[in-house]
Amino acid sequence: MAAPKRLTQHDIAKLAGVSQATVSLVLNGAPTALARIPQETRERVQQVIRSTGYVADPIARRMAKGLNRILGVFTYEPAFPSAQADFFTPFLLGIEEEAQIQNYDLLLLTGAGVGQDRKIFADGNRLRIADGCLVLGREFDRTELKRLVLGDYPFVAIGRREDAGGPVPYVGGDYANGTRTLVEKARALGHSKLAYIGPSGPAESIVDRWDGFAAALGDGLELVLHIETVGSAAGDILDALLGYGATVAFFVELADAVRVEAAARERGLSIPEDFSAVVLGSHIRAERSHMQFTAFDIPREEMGRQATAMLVRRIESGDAGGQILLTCEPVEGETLGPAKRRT
Amino acid sequence: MAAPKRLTQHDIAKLAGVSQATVSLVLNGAPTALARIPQETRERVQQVIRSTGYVADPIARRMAKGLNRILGVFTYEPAFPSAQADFFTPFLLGIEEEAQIQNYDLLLLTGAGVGQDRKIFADGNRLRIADGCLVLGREFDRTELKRLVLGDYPFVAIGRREDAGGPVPYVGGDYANGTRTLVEKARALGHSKLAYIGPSGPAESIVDRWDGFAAALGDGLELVLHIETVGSAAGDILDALLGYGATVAFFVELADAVRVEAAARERGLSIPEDFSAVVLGSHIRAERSHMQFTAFDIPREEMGRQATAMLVRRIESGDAGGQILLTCEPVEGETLGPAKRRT
DNA sequence: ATTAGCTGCTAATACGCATTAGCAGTCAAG
DNA sequence: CTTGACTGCTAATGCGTATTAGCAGCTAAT
Repeated sequence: MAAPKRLTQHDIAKLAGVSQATVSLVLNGAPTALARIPQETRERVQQVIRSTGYVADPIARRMAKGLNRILGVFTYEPAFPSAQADFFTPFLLGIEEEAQIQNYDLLLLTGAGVGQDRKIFADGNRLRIADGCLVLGREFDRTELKRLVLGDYPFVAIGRREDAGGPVPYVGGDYANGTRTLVEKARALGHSKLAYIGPSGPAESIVDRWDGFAAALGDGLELVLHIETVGSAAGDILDALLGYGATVAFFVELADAVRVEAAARERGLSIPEDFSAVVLGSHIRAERSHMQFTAFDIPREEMGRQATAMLVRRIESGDAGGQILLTCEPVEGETLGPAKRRT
Repeated sequence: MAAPKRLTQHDIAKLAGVSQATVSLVLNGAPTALARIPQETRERVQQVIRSTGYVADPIARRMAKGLNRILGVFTYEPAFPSAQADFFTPFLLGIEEEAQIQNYDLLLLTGAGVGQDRKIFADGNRLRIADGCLVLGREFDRTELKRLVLGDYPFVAIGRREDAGGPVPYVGGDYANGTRTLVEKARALGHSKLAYIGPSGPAESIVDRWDGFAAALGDGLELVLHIETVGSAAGDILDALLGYGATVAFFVELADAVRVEAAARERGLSIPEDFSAVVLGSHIRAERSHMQFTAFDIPREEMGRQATAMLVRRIESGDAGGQILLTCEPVEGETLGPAKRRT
């Protein structure tokens, strides 16, 4: 059995004894054009439409209007494996929300390459299927970014990005100031010997944290320990912290903080009584860990929303796109206390 | 300045010094037609395409041919809000995987209706942008499902669905047998007084659990308590459990189980020594809760994969689509033990 | 009596692609 | 030297809608 052919405006027109153009005008003509179609004709057409249940084909509509209303979402790491899901989900929430408001659909370019080595320009360049695209990931390929910037395909990055052959349109979190604020808090609580546990590059997000941290040093604040390597044994970190007399430790990675806290507790030390701990960023599902670390909030959903809005502006108005850093508010937590007076 | 115009086959044709038709043929002409375009010309066109990053407009493609290798994913609840994310993410992972294998892109249908009231047919069914679509959500709108079934648009539901004007093509989990198996396990461990904490409808997934449970009753097994309301106070549930002498409680919701377990511990009771607990379904991130509940596994990724494969068959071969229930294997866990001998 | 302006439409075209019919040229067989 | 087959393309058309230009018929003003 062949599918019953879809009704077209042509069919409606014939039934109503008018032309296809008239049907289209009745459906969605400008007021000025509508004024020239008498009530009687309009009703006749409407009647036919109602009785046949005709609905305009959205594809043809978009075709005629020249709009696809599709936004691409490209992620450098694969988006859905559960480990990554935690990272991408909040962004996607914001993106989805705003896309819905703006009446766009989302094309997930999650499968563009297999495994780790995802390239925007790799395969048949699927992303141009969409009107524009959002790019997210912890680390970007600089060469690709440059091509994007120099090209005329509208895109917006989520997370701050260094210039790459020109300014990169992005919406990011202001990690530098978020970090600085936390350092100031520590200062106000009497801390003077700080430790920094985590790398200082090369990703922008990491650089910003370090920059904010370094900028707040001096004036009574001293960095007594900096462990750049990731995944050091918790015991070693703890030994170093105590050895160098740090009263507060700033962690780039929540996981490190969690492990160090556990190690400390095992040795009968407690946070923040014996030393304070601060995490530079908010972790998803904070509620699940049994200790609420002092940190700063990363407004991921808002980043997604604003990036989407910016992209739509670029697509619809040819806007150049800007660079937005959203404030990362401090999260009180329970791991930053007054500096312990050391003997 | 207006948005940068999209490249068209016409542009490519001019650059390569051929006609638009030739470009189209090079891209996806039938072998017989391709045979008549010499290697040299083909390569010249391909080169231009590669250097410009041209990709066919999916809308125009669908307009001309009726297919564009895009699968729509329609979710009743928004897909990414964190509460839902846990629910949808594993399905999406499977869908993504299979879509990639089959060389389809995924279009997330968002803008269809605002807020809770998501309707597939809301705005002149934009879902026709894709060649077919997967429908997921805890509860479906029956009227819409009927329209889908009666219509000629290919779709597949994830999760079992009752007939709606005809059989609904779906890939679901066999919750009934998953539940029954767990009840049998309890029986084997000497339990005879069971409690069921959770509703028995109206969603199919809920009905199936209850049906599987009810079917296993009798023959020495007695339902001594059934709490249908959701979100009761943990203390109340616990009181009821003990009051009615239940030795094992079957929970539809993991959250209830977690809360009851906590309440029990507070009163000095422990699971499974004092009573057993079984959760009817697998929770994502089981590793994060400090207790591993006995439950059955829901093969979400596999459901996503198979539903996608079925959808592609429907699209490409006009297949009617079937009804598949995947086995839900029991998860051992540590909360189901021998029945306590009661005084 | 010409013009201007209005009314009630319709014809024509564009949107970007896929696809079919067929044209102009070459080459070989008859 | 004609016919036929084959090669390497292109022109033309259709998909269903939105939109613009404009036609025919009428009225009213000059």
